[in-house]
Amino acid sequence: MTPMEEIVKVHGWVRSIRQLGNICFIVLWNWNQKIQLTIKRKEVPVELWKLIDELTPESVIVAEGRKAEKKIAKDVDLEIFPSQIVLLSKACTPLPLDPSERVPALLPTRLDNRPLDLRNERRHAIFKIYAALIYAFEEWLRKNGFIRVYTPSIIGAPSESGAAVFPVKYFDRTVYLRQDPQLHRQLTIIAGFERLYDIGPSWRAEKSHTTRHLCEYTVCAVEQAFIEDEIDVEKTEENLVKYALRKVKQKHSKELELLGVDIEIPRGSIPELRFPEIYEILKKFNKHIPYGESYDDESERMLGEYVKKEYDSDLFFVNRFPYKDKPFYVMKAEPPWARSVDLLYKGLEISSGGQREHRYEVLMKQIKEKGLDPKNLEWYTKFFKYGAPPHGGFAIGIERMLMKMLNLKNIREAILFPRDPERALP
RNA sequence: GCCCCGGUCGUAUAGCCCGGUCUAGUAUGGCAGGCUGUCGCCCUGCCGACGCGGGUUCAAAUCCCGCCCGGGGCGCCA
Repeated sequence: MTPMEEIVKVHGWVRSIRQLGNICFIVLWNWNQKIQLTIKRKEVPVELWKLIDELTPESVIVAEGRKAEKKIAKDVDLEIFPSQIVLLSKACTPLPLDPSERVPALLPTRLDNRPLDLRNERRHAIFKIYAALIYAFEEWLRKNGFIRVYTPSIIGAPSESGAAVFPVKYFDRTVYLRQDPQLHRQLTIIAGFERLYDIGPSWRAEKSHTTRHLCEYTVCAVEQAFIEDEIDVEKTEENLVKYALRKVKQKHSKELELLGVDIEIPRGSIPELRFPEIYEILKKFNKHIPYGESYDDESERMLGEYVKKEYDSDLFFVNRFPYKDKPFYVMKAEPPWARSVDLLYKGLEISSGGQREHRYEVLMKQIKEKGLDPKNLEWYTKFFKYGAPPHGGFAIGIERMLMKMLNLKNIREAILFPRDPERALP
């Protein structure tokens, strides 16, 4: 061994074994490297050569050896001539799917075998970006004076908009998984925390069979006090989202390239569309929505197209939804509209929010209007009697945002272990 | 909740409409062997599948019914 030679120790999963008589090439994969082990029969101990027969694809090994000064292997980060290989975990054959995607598996098969499916640099890229997105959200929020809080997932009463909730056994009674951290965020505002965010799970018990719904997903929920109106909330969201997109683009160019994605960040401010002007825009697409009604899914896509063309933006806000379709806690604007704001990304809703009603009497009136029983909401409403500042916020669906950002065809790609009406395992 | 579609080797598919020549084809894979610079290595041989139940028929992967399991669309929403 010359002083130039470097001994390295590597580990990973066996991606391929190519044995050509008396020379063998093993490609090893781990989450930041691809390594080729080059083994020449005459240059290694007999035991090492014999071990090759034991190896199967996706087995876990560690290897130690001399680093090739000039690697011949293509598409790997490192080539070494191992003097020792230890088989840590032998993978059974055949594999339920091929992680290298040479023979691509269908999504259900992939999800049934998700840990193997994920063992691949393109899948890892998605979740590295997922982590970076949340990191960037937190970074911006902290810099701007927001405090992270943790609100309960278990709620004693099914409230809110009446969206389907999952009942849970709680000792001798039934409680529910939250469908949004909304109400407790508001109570925390009333507790005097003026700027806060809560990143955590939400659940919806809807039997939605689509490529954009999950029964369990994560939101970045932000709430702030002492706002003038919902425009302050839009400003916060705009700055937050643009910052996050910029950061992801900066820090993960390699992953984005791997996924073939170019993130476009709006240069100016994010455009805002409003009801009732929205009806006029949709008419241009030959879509006729009755005045005072909300739009549907198809409309969202049309508006996305419109904004892309008119403002060259993938993102846009929609403000002034019809109040009748919104929950009791939103603040009304001029009738029949609400100070209710959605953010859409490439034609899909990724967040909703707006200004909340903080005036106790108005809140109680709205509860009655919605035909809800005030008694069931008293645990929440009574605190509005003791000093509630004007406030508002929004909740961004992380998986939805990621799906649109990375042009994923199915939201299940944007979550490690998706939960949908059919799937609760693995 | 409503509507539509699908289920064939480990994986991905052909065959189904128009029943027989399907002893079910192909690719990848697995197993065994050969090959000293491969890199989606190559070459030879072998292995491996019609979701379940019933019906029609001389004959069913193929047609019909039921069930099970998936996927997608709508609605609702993040």
